[in-house]
Amino acid sequence: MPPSKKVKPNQEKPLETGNLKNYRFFEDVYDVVRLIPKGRVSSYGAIAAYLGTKLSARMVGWAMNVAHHAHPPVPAQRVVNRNGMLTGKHHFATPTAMEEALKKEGVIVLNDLVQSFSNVFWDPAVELEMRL
DNA sequence: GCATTGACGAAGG
DNA sequence: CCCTTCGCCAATG
Repeated sequence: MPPSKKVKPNQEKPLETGNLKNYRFFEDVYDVVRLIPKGRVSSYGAIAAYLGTKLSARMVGWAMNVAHHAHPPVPAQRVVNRNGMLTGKHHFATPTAMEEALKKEGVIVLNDLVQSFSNVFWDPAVELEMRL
């Protein structure tokens, strides 16, 4: 995507529950991601499920892709796929930026894989106890 | 407006 | 187990 192209989340759009034509979806994703504590990670699918669109994990990935210009900042490095793999690392400034950021937060990454994934995994549906 | 493309994930072979 | 297919849906050409 061109750097100048700017996505505008939360435009005045009709809210339709059940699909993602709801532009607020991006904001919701960002809000959840911002709640992920340092040293923990979550997954695209878990976040999608928490927001009620569990079949649309790919949209969470897309939200991360355009999260760069979001304010306040979104710790996108804390979102990995369901196996704990850093599948989004290529979308960061440098190939190692994501891994470095995670390591700085205390998450151990080896070969693009989060170690002790089940221990550091942060499931919004559990941690937030569904208080949407 | 149709076709393709994904930072995904589940299911089927 | 590994590989492919499919559903999902916004963005892009």
